Amino acid sequence: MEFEKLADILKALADPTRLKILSLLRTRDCCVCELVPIFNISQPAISKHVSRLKTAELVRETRKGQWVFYSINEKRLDEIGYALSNLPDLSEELRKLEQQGLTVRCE
Amino acid sequence: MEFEKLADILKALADPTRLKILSLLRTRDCCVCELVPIFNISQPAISKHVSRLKTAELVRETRKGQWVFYSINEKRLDEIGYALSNLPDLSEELRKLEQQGLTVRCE
DNA sequence: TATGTAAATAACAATATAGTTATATGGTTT
DNA sequence: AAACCATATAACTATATTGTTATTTACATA
Repeated sequence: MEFEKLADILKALADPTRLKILSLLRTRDCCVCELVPIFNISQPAISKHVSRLKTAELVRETRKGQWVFYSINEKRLDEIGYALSNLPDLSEELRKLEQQGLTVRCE
Repeated sequence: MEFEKLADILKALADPTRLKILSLLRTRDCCVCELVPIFNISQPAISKHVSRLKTAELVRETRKGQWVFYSINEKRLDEIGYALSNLPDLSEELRKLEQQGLTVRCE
């Protein structure tokens, strides 16, 4: 996965409230009004958090009547774990650096 | 791992420059002066990025003469992958919510 | 000791993030 | 249609992030 894209998804993950939301969704799907009393923040704040998670495709939404239920996208979470342990290989970039004489040798 | 702590480490990861630095360090240890020509940013900017990674224990530093070499802490990276797929269980929290009658049923 | 190079820190500016309250939108129900 | 409830969006504020240039610190060497 590209650095920019991976960084964007990691930014969506890098917040304790959003991590906790994901954790709750692992137990079961929730709607915004269920999440609000769990956190000490307003409804719009929760709404923006889930929206951020949705943009990163970490959750999906399903409207049921007046409620919007959010569910976790476990696949996406696995993808991130995989991407972290398989970052793009940049050995070629370092080889170029060596050709330009910009590397440091100090043994 | 606690949400707060995990979020802090994810914040350290959630930047394309820092991800690329980690990726480079996977090939071999580098010092700041080697990283600078690879990125279009100043030496202090690179210095702050590696410092951020160090605080998150994603890299370690070793001084060799006038250079400071940074190496990746692969173990830490694995820890994050593990933590993401094993977020704290909050089913108890949801059970409390149900007792308070704050859950939504809509089938 | 004086000079040079590498890296870190300080002070600052621009932008992004995460919260607030007020309001709009979507769907339900009387 | 009117009232109601859940959610999203708008406008705004405070703080965090990420970069800059200038300076300091650490080490090596002429």
